[in-house]
Amino acid sequence: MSQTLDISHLNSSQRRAVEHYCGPLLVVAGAGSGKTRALTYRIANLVLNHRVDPENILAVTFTNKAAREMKERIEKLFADQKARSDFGKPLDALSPIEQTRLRSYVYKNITKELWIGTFHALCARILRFDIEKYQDGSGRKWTRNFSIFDESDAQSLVKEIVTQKLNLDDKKFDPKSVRYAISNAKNKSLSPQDLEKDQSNFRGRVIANVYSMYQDTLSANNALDFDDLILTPVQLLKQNEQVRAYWHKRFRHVLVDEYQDTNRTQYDLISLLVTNGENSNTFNEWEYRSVFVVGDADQSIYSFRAADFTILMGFQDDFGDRLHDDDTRTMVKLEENYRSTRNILEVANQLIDNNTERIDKVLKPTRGEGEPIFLYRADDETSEAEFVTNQIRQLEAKHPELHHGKFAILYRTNAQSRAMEDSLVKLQIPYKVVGGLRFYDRKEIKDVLGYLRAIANPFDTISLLRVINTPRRGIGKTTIDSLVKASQELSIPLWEILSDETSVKSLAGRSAKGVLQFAQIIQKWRQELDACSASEIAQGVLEDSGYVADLRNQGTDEATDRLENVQELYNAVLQFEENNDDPSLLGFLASASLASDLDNLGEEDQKVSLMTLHSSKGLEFPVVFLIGLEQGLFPNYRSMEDPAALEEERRLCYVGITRAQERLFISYARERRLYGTREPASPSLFLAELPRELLNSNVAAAIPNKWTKPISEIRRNKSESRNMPNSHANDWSVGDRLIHKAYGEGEVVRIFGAGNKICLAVKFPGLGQKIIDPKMTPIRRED
DNA sequence: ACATCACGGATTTTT
DNA sequence: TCCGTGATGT
Repeated sequence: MSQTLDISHLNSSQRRAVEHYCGPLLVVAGAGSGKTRALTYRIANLVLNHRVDPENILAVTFTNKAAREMKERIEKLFADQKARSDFGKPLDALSPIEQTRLRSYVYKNITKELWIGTFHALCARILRFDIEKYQDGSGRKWTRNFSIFDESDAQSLVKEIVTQKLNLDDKKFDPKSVRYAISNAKNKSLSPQDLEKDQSNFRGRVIANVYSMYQDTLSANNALDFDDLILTPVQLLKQNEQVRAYWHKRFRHVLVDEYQDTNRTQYDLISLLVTNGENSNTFNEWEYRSVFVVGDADQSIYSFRAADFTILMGFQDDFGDRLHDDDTRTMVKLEENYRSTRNILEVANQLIDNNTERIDKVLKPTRGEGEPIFLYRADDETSEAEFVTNQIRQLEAKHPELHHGKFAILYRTNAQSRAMEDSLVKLQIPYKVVGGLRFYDRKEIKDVLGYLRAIANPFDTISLLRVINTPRRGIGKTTIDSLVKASQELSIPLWEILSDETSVKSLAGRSAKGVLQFAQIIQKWRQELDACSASEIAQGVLEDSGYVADLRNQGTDEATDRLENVQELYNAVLQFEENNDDPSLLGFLASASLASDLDNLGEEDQKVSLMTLHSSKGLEFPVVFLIGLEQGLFPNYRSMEDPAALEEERRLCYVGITRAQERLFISYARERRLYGTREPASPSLFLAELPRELLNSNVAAAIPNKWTKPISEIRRNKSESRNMPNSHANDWSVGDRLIHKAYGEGEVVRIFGAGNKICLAVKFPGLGQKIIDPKMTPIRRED
């Protein structure tokens, strides 16, 4: 294959990123700046020009979609490269047969060896190698056929512990918030013991206790939750030198996409792999080794899922040369934007400049000025929806190339889709709501996966119970209770009771026949695990269990729907087998548990897309409608008090604006129906932060000059303190102690920004870390 | 085992 | 307003 990769069409920053070979590099990649291109070209460059063995490369993403795209683009890049060197012409110029041949050659020799995937999928893969070498601090263990419990499994486990085992009031210890606390702990790499140490009050200790029992149950089920998929490898790498050395040696080049979205545990994982556990900021062994992270602090919108963009901000400190932006060799900024018109970028730049916590960066236009942004003030959500749908009608009439698939309607909360949908239906405009109910969350899909999981993992009691009476086998609640009780009293897995004829007969009474029959089916297919492929097992179980027959018998529309979904799942199994070398049931289950949606097609159907701003990240549309810019809705009322949260809302708005390629419409309503009652609404403070000269509007007074009191006060305070070099306002250092009105006493652990624009990361005991703008928050220094 | 009703709660959600 | 949950009745 040719030695050189053509990168002449890349800009100089992109080239710097692509040509980076060893050592650390932070790529600050603005929206639409070609970061996926930088990532894929760099991987190609490593292999082609630096002769890096593909199996030494690890590339981590956050979504399956991103991983899939990266794989495809790399494969295409390599195939094109080979086409040029073998035939002297680009891939596209070859016959379809030649193209396929080249692609499969590239797949077999290069792409297959690359580890590209989500944190979760890659960790699951590592765990299937090494989890049996792991034991947690309390001696809990797992085996390689572990189940992966999804969020609802996790929540019902917590609920059972809180209400059944601990007999607590689930009003006081709401399973949802307890589960959230556990998840948070895991995302900070805290074990139950670690969590308990931090707790001073009763509630905290109870939660730590639930966490501990929750881990017991997971282990008893030989199951992990999503967070464990990351945390377990981290702990394993920490405790086992050989395992650590193996993976460290293996992954010489580590790449991370969307680095601003990593949480502490994911960071620990990357750090352990890269440095082999040596202190990251003194790590110096960069020969034949690199860490390459790409991200944008301005697009960090997942802090509620424990993503921590201060990790990105700290990259220079952790791995880099810590030099100033102008001199550093370990950071490069991609600022040229190829997506949006100049007006759109200007609006985005000005908005985000109101944030204090960020890495300085502007999106530089490469395209023309474009149309002005249109701001629409509507009377209520209905008229807002009418405006949007009318616009769509008008635009499609005027511009034949704008089919429905080129429009997106973005909103802060899912509830906002209703009014839009009503209006779209009325005008008969085809649309799709992106996000809704996920394929793998459907009951029938969970049932089928329940069967498969129960077969793969004998300890998975949750799955056994899910399907033991689905379809009905006359096994009632009392029977199940006594079986479960017996297993608990004997401290043996439920499966051992089910598979023991004598026990079943004595416990189950009239239901014994059904239980035995069920156990037989599971047993039968478990024996075939090694002999049969995933699809053979799936088909066999669906028949033997009577699940499909039951759906057929029902004959209702709903049952037909479900049947179709089951068929689709079966297709997914077949497809999995085609695409994977190891078509085992275990492999399929792992991929299914980690997949969010099947409909990855959908590009071709020409429908208006409706989605939340969160779901829109990473996408782009020629025409974007950003709706509901009202105080309390966007920014959301829950974020208005806390400056760090408010900044995240602003980033969310920034994400929305930067989705637009050609046209951007922003709207708000003066009155909105919320939970049944009509409420007056005022325009979002973000609107006042946009450059007026770039906005057109239906009403001259669409943007008010003055803000309602609390906001005008915040803004005044902010500008005042900017001009006032007051006493110690900016004079903070790490280790300083302070008192916050609401959070109490805390300690400064990190400082962001410089000059007048600084923010403090403050650790409050029991509350964790908060980001505080000293100019906007009432705090008192404690000397 | 299933239907029915009252009640409370309602950002965002990559895996 | 609307949805999921849990208690109640048949």
